[in-house]
Amino acid sequence: MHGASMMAYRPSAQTIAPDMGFGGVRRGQESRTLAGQAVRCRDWIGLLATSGARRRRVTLTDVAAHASVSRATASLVLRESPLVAENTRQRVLASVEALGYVYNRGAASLRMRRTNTVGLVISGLANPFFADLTEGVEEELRPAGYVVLLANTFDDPVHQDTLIRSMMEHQIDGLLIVAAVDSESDFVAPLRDMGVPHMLATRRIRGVEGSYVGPDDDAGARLATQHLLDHGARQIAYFGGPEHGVARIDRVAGMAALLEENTLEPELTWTVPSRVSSSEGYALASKLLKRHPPPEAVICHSDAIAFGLMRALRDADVEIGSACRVIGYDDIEHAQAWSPSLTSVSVAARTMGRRAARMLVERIETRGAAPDESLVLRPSLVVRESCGCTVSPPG
Amino acid sequence: MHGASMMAYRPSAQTIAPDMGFGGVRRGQESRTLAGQAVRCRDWIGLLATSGARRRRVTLTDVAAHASVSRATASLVLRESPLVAENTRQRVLASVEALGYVYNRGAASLRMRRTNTVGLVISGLANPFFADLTEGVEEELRPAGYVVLLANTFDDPVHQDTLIRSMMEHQIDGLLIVAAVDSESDFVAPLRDMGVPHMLATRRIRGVEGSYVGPDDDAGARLATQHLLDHGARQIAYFGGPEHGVARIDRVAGMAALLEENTLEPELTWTVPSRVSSSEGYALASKLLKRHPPPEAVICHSDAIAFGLMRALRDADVEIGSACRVIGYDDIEHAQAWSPSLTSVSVAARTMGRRAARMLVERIETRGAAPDESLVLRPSLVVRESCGCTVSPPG
DNA sequence: GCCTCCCTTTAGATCGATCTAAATCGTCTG
DNA sequence: CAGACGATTTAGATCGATCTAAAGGGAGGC
Repeated sequence: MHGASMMAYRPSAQTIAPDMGFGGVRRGQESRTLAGQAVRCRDWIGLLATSGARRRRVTLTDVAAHASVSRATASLVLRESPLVAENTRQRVLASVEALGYVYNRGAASLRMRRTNTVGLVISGLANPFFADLTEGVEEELRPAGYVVLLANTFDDPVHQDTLIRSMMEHQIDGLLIVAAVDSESDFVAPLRDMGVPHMLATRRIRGVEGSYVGPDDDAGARLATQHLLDHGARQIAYFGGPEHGVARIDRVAGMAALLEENTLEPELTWTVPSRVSSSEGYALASKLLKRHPPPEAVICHSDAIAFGLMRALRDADVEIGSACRVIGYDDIEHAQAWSPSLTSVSVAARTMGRRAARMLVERIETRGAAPDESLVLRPSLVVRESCGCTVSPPG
Repeated sequence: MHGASMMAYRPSAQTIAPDMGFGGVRRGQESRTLAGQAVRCRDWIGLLATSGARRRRVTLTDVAAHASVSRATASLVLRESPLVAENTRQRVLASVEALGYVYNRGAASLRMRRTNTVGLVISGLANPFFADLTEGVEEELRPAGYVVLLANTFDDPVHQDTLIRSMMEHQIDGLLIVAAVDSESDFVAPLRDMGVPHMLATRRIRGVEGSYVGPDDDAGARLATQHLLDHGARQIAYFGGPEHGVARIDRVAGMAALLEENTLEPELTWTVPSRVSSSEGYALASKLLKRHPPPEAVICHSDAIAFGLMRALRDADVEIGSACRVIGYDDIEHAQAWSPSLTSVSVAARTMGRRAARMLVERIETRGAAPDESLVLRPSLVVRESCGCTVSPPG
């Protein structure tokens, strides 16, 4: 196969050698008591009842013994089985409490072949849009009984492959991926091959099939474009965004299509690829402003970029909302506090996270019997001042 | 003990009953082949080699058999033990590749009594400061061989107790906590009792001992205050922040102390508690502006609040940077793109996350032998325009 | 040829839970 | 009173790895 699978089947980088090393001094389970006599760890429990250090963990066997029942019965009690007699149940619960027992999901997972763990591989948490999405995911998974294993790819496809592999080793029940922009088309192959339920969110990757939740970028761009047309703008540009990203491509296409329907052409000069930070937005915008007059209206790839652009416009004494109308994308929290407040296409990151999580859970619980599905969320336009509208201030 | 421990020792809410229910139809491991004959799952492997659905997982035993060695030897190969002969090693690796083996950390964890998993319990990811911190944590833990289990408390102490418990059941090796503002003073008790390495980051909680990494809030406030004094401001106010939060209290104290040393008094009118969003900052500020003239200078509890305040000042036609000087806190990314760009106290969230993670790893790997330590990071002041300075524009 | 010693390999116990299949016990039926 | 039955309980196998303690095998020494 391709590069990634070369080392694909060895335990991933975070290796697994025990920290004592091979052939090193054997630690053993012995220690010396005050009396100077070697005792086995098992004997500690009574001796060091309340001492801080690592005492033997209380297991279900201990609980069972304490309650004078079998381990099987104790297990049934914990899982609230209706099979056990009320009397017995109480006794076991009392022992659980008395011994300070903590359920060991790791052991249970091994037997049950499910970990109640879902992986989230995300391209960058620092982006508020993805942070919101992550909150949504967690919010939805938690009550369903899952815990989130988090990994940040920093938009690096190679790192992403490693992380996906690591997740698989951790036996996640399912994996939610906000893919790195330049992901290979078959980067989910290991998951598919192993039958691990997974789905993509936000970013569609060319060539990757399977379930997906994301925004309708075409519609979002049309929404913004139409609003600008309604304002009488003719020259409309798209500004910023990773060059080969599907999002940018779809949006530019949507914008261009709508303009064409109105016998207009997009301002291609301003369709500039870039990363997504506000500082890069600023740098790029000021460079462009030196060479060209600004277009009548600009749709920005993200709110962050819009912030950078607006700052550049202000520095160049271009009146925002009249001389140049600006619309952002994502509707992050600070959009409303800006001055002028930023009109933005909202795709409800949190909701998207929740939907994606819910779909994934469904796939997990039907054990892959569910057919692939794509959920496309229609964005909405949050109208504020930067497009030239007059609206009541934030709050 | 107290409330939380009442149900403390039962498996946490995300219960553990298998989804087939007790007494339900038994699923069994049987299925029918095309020939209509019942076969045991174990026989599938050859039959369904490439079919998508759940086929039996390849285990180390399979690898060992395929390479004609014992399971023990195969295990040694995976862990890169120098004990195995090169020849054997190659053979095993070939089998690993051939069978598509994936290491099962769950099983290994059970035996090794360590999961290579660290929990991160955080008060709210949507706050960019915490998102940055989280990135830092992940960035540091990953190369050290740990994976992050994430949980968001939304600043709810009760939820926080549940999440900590859940983390313990998942056998995390250590836990990093950005505590909810109103956490009980003994909320880490379960961790301490079980000997789970843990530490607090950012937020110090009254009454909680143990390791901690966080900013020097007193110093941060003094930094900002001194800068404003240097600008000639006399009336200086502190604006926003959760009322009982240690951070706000420390900063107000720092500010007040420095003012006192200069025989000045803080503008207590403006020491207003609030949440941390920009919209609440705006709402609060506009209310205040209707009743009082703004003070000469304001230190805001966060950049978000500063954004809200600045918007309110602008709406009231108060010149920012001269009539009212504004300083934010956290130095989030967008601070520089704002207009005027926001002077802010920087506490380097990402660095803090990294430091915290590193300290935690150290505690884990010394198995709790390390003494408690507190690391206090000195913030710095990033000077921009909102305080009245003239600086070169962003980028 | 026999015994050591080192290098390599391995059988079997173990981690802490769940699950199967069967045992136990009191009650009820014919 | 034997046998069936329903309600509980349990012994023992099992999940997939690691770890211990010991075995196997070849070289070298006497």
